[in-house]
Amino acid sequence: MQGRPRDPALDAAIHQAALDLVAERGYGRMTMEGVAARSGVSKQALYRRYSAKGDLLLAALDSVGREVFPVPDTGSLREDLLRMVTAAFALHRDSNSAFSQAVAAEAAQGSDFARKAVDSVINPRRELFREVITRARERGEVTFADDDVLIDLIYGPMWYALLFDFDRLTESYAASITDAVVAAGQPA
Amino acid sequence: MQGRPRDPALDAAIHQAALDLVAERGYGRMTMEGVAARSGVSKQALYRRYSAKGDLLLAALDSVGREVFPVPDTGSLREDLLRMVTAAFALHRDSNSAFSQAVAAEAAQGSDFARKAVDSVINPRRELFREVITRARERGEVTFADDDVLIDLIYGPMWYALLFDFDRLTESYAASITDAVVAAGQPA
Amino acid sequence: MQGRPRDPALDAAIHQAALDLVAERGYGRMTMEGVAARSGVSKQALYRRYSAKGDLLLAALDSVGREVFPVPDTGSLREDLLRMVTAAFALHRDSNSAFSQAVAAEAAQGSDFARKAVDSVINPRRELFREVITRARERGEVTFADDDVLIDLIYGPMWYALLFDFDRLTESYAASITDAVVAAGQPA
Amino acid sequence: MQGRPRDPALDAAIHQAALDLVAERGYGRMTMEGVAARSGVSKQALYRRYSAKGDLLLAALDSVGREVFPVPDTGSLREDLLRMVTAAFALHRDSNSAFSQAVAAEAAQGSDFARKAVDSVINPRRELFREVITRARERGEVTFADDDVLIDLIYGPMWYALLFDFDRLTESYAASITDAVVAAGQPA
DNA sequence: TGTTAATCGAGACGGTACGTCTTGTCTTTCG
DNA sequence: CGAAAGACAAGACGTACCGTCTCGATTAACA
Repeated sequence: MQGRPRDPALDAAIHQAALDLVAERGYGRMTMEGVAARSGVSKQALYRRYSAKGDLLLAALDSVGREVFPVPDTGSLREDLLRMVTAAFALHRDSNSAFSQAVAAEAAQGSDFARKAVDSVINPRRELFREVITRARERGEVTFADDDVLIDLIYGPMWYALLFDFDRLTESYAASITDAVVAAGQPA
Repeated sequence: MQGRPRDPALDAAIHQAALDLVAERGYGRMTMEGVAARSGVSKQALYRRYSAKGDLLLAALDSVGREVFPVPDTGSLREDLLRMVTAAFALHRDSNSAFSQAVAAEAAQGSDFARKAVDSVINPRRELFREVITRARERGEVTFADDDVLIDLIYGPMWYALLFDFDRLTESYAASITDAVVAAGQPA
Repeated sequence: MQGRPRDPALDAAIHQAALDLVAERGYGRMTMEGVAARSGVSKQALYRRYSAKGDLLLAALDSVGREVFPVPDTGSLREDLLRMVTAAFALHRDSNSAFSQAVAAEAAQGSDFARKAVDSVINPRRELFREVITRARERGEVTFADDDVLIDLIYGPMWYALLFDFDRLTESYAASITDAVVAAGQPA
Repeated sequence: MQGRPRDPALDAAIHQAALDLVAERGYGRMTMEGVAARSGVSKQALYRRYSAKGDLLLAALDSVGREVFPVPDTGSLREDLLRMVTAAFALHRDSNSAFSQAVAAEAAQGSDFARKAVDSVINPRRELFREVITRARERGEVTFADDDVLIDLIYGPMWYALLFDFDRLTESYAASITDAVVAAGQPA
């Protein structure tokens, strides 16, 4: 038998409260208690859904959907990458920095959050770059063996900057990284 | 100054307790209370020295000293880098992963810890790579404009992996990153 | 009345579960939640029958029936009382102490449970003593005006002991109380 | 070594809050949370002192002191008892009924509260009656063997009434009980 | 040689959040 | 409609840390 189904309106309220609190006060100050209070949901209803703060974070991030920037196809790897890297850096630097820091903070705690985050947040965005690289490889612009390493050359420095030097994610830095990746894609 | 001087033995005890707790239980479970209890030091004496958990972490890491791997000078950028990257990855993958995650966790909290960590932990290690790159540039092996970007291509992916995929830091991954950096250093 | 009739089997299951829980864990730990779980009945079905914990307790006690000890008629007040008091004390001291404490606990909460309990549990047992006293009064063994006061002299100390000193309800204590009541029945 | 001593002002605040809440809302609604909030004391400070609700109750009752009615010595057992029983019944019927019910409620829970309550609340009051009975015994007014049983004949019915029929504790009931005890004290 | 001032341990203190539990109500599906 | 299942708001439970604050007892350096 089934019982009363969970109220989907509560999910929305919970996610919104969580996102608001992260944005306003930072992930460290987003407490389960605070989310419950803000969303007007009982703690029980909250814990029934998310036993850990990280689960709530991922679900909340999922609920807003991935605002995927369109994958460009200009015929030039450098141009394609430049647009995407610039967009990615801008995205994390501006509106979503609090969320990125939240993901980093939770991932660094060492639980299995990292694995979940990879599946739902990290990897999907990597795929966009893989598309671009695959097309460039077909055009002969990329001979470097491993796509994933090239993508790491982009996202690695980005998360590194999110951890240690927030302000580094400028447009010119995006251009530098792009240049480096393009060069790395075609070893001598 | 007047009054009883601080007991230096307490510093050692505090640092040791902090490091032990991070290693055993993770940074998230290293509490000020726990450090005080473990080291047999009063909370007052602890807070007199470190007003924040992050300060304690940095001081404790400093106290063990930087076990700097020797900077190689083989005459080949690829060889020099390969050794250093492999050593760096191994270091963070093995013994010190808990400490690296601790630094990442605290840095992601968004306070000014990140700046302090950069000064005391992050930058000093970058300088080692800068030496190698500088020598390679003199030999004509590097024409890429910005040394820091090249170093970011190494440490970025490393911290990225420490956050999201711990096991990626293999020797073969070190080789791939080295290849990519060498190629990026000499754009066509 | 319309609709599906209540399943009488549920009442039995509920009562049994309630009694079991009181006996095993004490009345304070007999929760509505626990009774529902133990009896396999939904909380709704439980609350539909008993709006309060006390109602459930009384119903459960009623369901097991009153194991009324036979009222003796030996021709001697002292002998009649001695048997009844001894039996009553033994009953509450041994098997049913948990239930007596449950009744006391609920009565002390100050709701109108006390009144209900008097009707269904307390007074019926008093009537047995009234019979004996009435017969003794006809024989001239009792001249004290108020039967109820004499009965209070028996049940008062018994409940007093159930509250504060459980072990006092021995056979010799029953004899002492009996002596006192007999004496009180015939003021000089 | 000793550490910071407990603040005695907090004890007073806690006791007062506890007594207020019992009087206002009943013992069942006197929660540890409520006492902490009302007294402005942290839950920690509260639990440091009293691990159980019953301990708090006894301490609070102790703190107000035993408002001992003066033990009369009129030369007549009946007169002495009448005054004391009347006073005792009035006391529990009027101002302190909520506290008496609280003691009964906790005692009925079956923990070792009962034993503690006997020591601090129940027995001290019995001693007053023992004095009177002892003097009467010296005057030859009491020949019944056991003082404690006579005292049970008073306090038993009183607590019995507090549990089940609050309004019974009238002056005329006090007189009836007194008569019965006097008679029981001098068996034919 | 005291005095003075900062240290030390121990631990109390007001807060805040934790995660669990129970209460009594309500919604769903099934029979 | 009754019943099982279980979601729900409310709110108390007892615990854990936070960072601050007394205590009384040690130390030095200064007077």
